[in-house]
Amino acid sequence: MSSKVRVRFAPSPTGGLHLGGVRTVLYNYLFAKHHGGEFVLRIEDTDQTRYVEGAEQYIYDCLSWCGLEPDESPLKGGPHAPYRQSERKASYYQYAKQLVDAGHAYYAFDTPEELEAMRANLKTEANPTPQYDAKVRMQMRNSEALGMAEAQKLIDTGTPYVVRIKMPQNEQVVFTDMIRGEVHFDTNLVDDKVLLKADGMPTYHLAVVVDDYLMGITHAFRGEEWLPSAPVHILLWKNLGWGDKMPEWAHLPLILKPDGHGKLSKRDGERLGFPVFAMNWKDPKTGELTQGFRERGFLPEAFINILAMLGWNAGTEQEIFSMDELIEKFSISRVHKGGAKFDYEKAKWYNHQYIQRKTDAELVQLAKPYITANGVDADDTYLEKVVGLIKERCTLLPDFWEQGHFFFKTPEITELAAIKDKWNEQKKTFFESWIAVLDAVTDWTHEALEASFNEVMAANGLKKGDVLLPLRIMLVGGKYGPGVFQIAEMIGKEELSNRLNNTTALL
RNA sequence: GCCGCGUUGGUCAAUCGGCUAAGACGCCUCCCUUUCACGGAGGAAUGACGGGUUCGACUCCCGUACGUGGUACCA
Repeated sequence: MSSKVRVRFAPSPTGGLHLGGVRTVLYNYLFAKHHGGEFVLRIEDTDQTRYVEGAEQYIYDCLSWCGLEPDESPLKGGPHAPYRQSERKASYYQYAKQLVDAGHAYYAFDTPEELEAMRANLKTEANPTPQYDAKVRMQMRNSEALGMAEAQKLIDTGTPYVVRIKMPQNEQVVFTDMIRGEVHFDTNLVDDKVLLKADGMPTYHLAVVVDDYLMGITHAFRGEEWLPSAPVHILLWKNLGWGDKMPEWAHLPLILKPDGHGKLSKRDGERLGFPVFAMNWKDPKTGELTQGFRERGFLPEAFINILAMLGWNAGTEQEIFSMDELIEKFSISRVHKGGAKFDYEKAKWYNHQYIQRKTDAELVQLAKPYITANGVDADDTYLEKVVGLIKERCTLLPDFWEQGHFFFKTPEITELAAIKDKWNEQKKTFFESWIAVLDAVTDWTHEALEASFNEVMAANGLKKGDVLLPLRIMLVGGKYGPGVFQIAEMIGKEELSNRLNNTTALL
């Protein structure tokens, strides 16, 4: 590892950014920063049929929210621009040609219908998905079967063609994965993947190799789903003559559904009630909106911490890591091999932890949007007190409203039943008496209010157990929230007596 | 089907041949609090299976099972 570390995240801008994608970015980023290297963002938009309006900007926004800023990107530019593969289109053909000339690839003219026919004809129970490989190569319409002269004629007459890799026979492709160690593939079982499409765009297979080479990528991290195509990429690196420049590979474990089986998908989140995307994503075609972690009320630091621990750990008992600590402690050798099921409960625990670690002033800024969204315009001093009183009850940002609304608006009494059965004249008299002496409370503090309350309570022959819950229901509406006298202090005398009067009237 | 990869409590996981197998989330009990939460103290719960190797295997090897990924002119 003599040269400077350079890694890349290369998403395809086709929709919402999945938490697994963010984790891939994160591990890339942590590895690069740990080694003082660079992190580049490259947009893999080689499939023009899958172009989605706004998806690229969305990726920038997600990375920015997460604090994972690329050193080079289509937006930021850099020494290897352009960083969008669609804009690099012209550069791929020459490498495909180079491979054909060297006998490592060939032209193929098979139409989609012909490919379909081949697969249908060869399909058997023992072989449900026939591949385009050495076994059928000579029966298809390509420069191997037809000869180069014939192929050239077809090309000259404008016949659409693709370039396919010519998988060698009876070879073993072996490489060392940073996470999994040595991985072996038998070339007889790998198919002749398309490298260059009929529209002149490269497929992922060609593009990733060419661009990683051109951009000087030293370490390539990607999801485990790419492992089966690794032999194609490795052969490409060798056959293009770049074998000594090939990056080290690391195939990251998958993030799986919490229940059942398989990769975690957007649908699982909808089904189980948690976000899967980093931020809200609205599909411009269907108009469908999918909620993200950010809009659900997660803090980016928490989100990052959650993802970091999903497949990696420091080997210590530490659970909470800042980005700087992650950068310092991250090492690929401590990344797990096996997939991890996503646990939303633990994710919420992390967010709660991060909320508790914020100062009240910081929390005011974070909570404010959720307060104002409910038509409340409170000043920061008041908000800061509220936030301090309720924060330990808040797991997600919207909880600041759920847990604190009664500090701003007269609550609806939803749990009147909890006091109605035991309500009596004695209690009624007590509350009326307390309201009457409120004016005498000159020192408007929760201590003074409590003292006054206790005094009147004793005078009426009542105990705390008799009247504390009723008081809470009157002030809050339900059986939750911080100390009742704290609330009474905050809302002030007028509002306090109003709430007491209003509720007793209902009993 | 074939190929790759994986497999420690319900979940995330430590362990890199000596284990009475950490810790966290969640769950349960109790304490604190006459609310909810926080906090505190406890508790239940784990090495897929079968063979080896070894004085000794959760750790190494081989099978089997199971899971998962791939098998597109998508990434």
